[in-house]
Amino acid sequence: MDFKRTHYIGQLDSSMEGKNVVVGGWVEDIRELGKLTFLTLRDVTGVAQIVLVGEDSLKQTKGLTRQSVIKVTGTIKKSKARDFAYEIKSNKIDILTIAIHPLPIDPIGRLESNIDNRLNARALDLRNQKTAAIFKLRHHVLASIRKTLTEKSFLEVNTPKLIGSASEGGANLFSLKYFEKQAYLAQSPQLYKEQLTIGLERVFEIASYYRAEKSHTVRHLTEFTSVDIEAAFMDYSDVMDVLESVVVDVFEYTAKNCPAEQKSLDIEIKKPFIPFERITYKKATEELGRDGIKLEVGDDLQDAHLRKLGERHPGFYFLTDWPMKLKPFYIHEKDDDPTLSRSFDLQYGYLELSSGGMRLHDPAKLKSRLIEQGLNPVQFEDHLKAFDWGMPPHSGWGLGLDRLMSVLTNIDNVREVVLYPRDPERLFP
RNA sequence: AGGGGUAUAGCUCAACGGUAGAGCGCUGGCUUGUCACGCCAGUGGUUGCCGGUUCGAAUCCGGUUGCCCCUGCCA
Repeated sequence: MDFKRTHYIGQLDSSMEGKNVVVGGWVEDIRELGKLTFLTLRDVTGVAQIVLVGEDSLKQTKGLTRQSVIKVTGTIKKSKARDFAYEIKSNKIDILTIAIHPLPIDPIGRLESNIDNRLNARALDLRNQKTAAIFKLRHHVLASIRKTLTEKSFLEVNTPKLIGSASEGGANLFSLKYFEKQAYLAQSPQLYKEQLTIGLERVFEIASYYRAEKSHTVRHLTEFTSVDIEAAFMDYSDVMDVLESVVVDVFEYTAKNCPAEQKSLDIEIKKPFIPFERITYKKATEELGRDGIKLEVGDDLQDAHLRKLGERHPGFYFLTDWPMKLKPFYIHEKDDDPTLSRSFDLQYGYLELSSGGMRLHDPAKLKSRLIEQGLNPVQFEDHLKAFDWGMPPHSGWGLGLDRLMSVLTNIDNVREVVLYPRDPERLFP
């Protein structure tokens, strides 16, 4: 079976009139006009019109269904079509695979199926150009992040997702059988990336993490992708600068490199205004106080509070200097007020995109913080060991990639920007 | 875990107590410039499931399941 193509559709244009080509892809539409048939054929690069004239040619589309895979051999011609500058006149159509009818969703997107039906047929959903655009954009976002961090001397690393101890903190981990032992799925690379600053100074990792929380919201998944960095000799304000660069670069890079995707999604990506506003937790609670929301120092900001803040600060902004009691054991306190921490969240309106800060590097302090938070230092022995081997002062953050995608594409539900999302109900496909 | 909404043809939806419909798709016919082709004819249903009220239930009520949204949970 020969299925070699000479060209991607995107490589063809009207200046190639008279050229013989072989293209292949998926039948998007079939329009039969008696002795003339038009097909629209799509591959990953674009869509072309195929014209069949004459009885021998027309016979070849007998039984052909939409979304079937075909190989087309033909000649480039100028086209009278409104939507195509050229067309491929063919008398040889090879049907490589017939698609069933009916399909579970309309793959062209003329009728938008609900998210559940689309996720059940996700691979087919990618034939919808709007959906495809999201994941093409996602590729470019990842490329941009890697470029920015690499330029800033961060090394990409891979840490284990299968871990032996659930001792990282209080959140719910998925547990699984690991031969005769108990294992867990990592919910963050936090401890590993801190340890790596000893040898590599600046590291980043882009990976999936797992949280066993039965959250039913448009911004939570049980499996999500996080971009994490950790850097020796950086303070929390330094890594905020890094985060700001990463985010701004993503917007600039995709604004420039993804015009077609923006058109498909009907969005215009614009570089956000910099620098991002940095608002302290204290100032945020005062602002909320003026809106009639009374908060004690140490109260966490609930969704309703963040929504209120988001109204006042609709774009990107940092919330900094959180009370120590709201932060995990490894967060470093402030010099001038040990009840506050060198920490921050990156917000987009009400939505938390990232959380980070300076970490403790003094083993004695770290140990006492563990105890303070009711954790058992014995369970952190492997981690604590590294702090005796010359732990540099260091800071870092974790950025929710799926949430960033949701902001970039202006799509509320993270399920839309994740290929095969996992939530408490959905484990398939 | 709590609250709100929703479930009707393959898909998207209407009908809201009185014979279950439309558009798209699909099948057949006609059609040489379509591009959401057009015209004619056809195809398509246990109205999610179980029970109740009623002369009569897609419609009202109770339960159940799936889904959507909000809250909670969420170093």
